[in-house]
Amino acid sequence: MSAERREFPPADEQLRVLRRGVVDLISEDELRQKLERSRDDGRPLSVKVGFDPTAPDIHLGHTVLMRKMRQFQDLGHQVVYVIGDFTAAIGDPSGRSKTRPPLTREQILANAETYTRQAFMTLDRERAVTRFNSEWLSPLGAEGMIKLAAKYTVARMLERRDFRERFDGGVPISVHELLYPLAQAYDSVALAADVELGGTDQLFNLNVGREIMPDYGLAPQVIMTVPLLEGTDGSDKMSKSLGNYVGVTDAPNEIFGKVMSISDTLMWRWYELLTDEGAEGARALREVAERGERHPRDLKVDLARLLVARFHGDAAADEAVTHFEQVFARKELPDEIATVTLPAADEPVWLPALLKETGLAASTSAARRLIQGGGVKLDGEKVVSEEASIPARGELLIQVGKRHFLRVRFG
RNA sequence: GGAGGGGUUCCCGAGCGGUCAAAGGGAGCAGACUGUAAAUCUGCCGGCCACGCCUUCGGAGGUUCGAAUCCUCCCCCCUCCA
Repeated sequence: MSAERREFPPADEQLRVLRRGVVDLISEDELRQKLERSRDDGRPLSVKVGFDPTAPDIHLGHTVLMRKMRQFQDLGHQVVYVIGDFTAAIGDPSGRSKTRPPLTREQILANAETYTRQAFMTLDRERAVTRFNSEWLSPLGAEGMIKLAAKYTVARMLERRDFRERFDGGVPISVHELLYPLAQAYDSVALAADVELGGTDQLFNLNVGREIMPDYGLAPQVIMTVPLLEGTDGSDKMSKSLGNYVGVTDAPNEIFGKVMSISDTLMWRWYELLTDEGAEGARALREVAERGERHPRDLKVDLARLLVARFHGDAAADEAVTHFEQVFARKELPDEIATVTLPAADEPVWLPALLKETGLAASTSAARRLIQGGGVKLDGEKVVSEEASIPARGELLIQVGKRHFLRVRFG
């Protein structure tokens, strides 16, 4: 953070950009004032955002928020990226119906490392500071924690829906979980944050920070929330544990394929939240499709291509398009098929055992079922008998389902 | 501290001495249909070269020809009272 003066666009101009796609903004007036003051002083706003390093991979859902952070950066402001190493030991109860298992120190640090690296695929490294919240939360000690806890009441804590529902539903809530929002709130105090961003599920936590800051002699932070992105299944929010996510480090074909498999309804939503189209642009595209001017599939290809290009570049995106057309639209074989070499033998190999060995099926039982269901092809021929055996020599192309190809060479 | 309810396969949830590898739903996988869409429909959904055997119903013992189901102890959760 340098002391040099910076130039900022007029507050209203900044506001116009920042407000876009935001669900909660508390409050717009306060934000305008902060923007004006920062412009007068030539000092960037400190925009805080916290990440719980529990699941190490960043997915498209996170990028909705990161793109908003990026906008602040592009306007000249400073993002403070808080790695919740301390709070990870508590486990954020947000949106949870169960207590989270705590992580070990090593896991947390390893996750934080991966997280940060992936975050900077979207964020501007130059205008970001990474901090670990154990820096100020650990020294707080039991005494400080108790003082902090004294600033809030149980009744207020239970206003929060996650807690309320668990409480009413007879699902356990551990006392330490009540400390999570307070710890996160204290991050804002320690950093004297001007603004804190989060997903809509963070509204409660963000508000706690806002509320306790004046107790510590600070101006309350402005809070902004962005929508939660629905995962590939189209219903739940995107999350790694639900397996409905598209990771930013997923392979190009992987990203492309996952995007193509989402429903049309979801596609408009993704256009809105993940691209520069915004709500109006997404609506316009939908109308174009509804009028039959463009096939929804093509619009989905555009979206998939754009997202692959964002994380892997244009060349990779073009290849992904080609690959997709080839394998799925024309049902041809992909260019690249993994090959495994197994020792040749005189005895034929029992197919289910081979599928298990090559990882194409989890067990021989599962392999049998796949064969029974008609999902296994050898050199393009559907296998009819689960007792099928094949000579353990030469080369063989195995296909399981629509997507799994493997060349097996015996030699 | 007292009284009561409960822990079942990935998740929810039935079962309450044999007919239980355990209903139903969800998720997942495969097939059909398609735009690899989505929705829908069908099948599968513990393991094992397998019409039989093995391992599962919080944990450890026990009763019984036979237990997820009964008994004992332990662990964990919830509700009400204090």
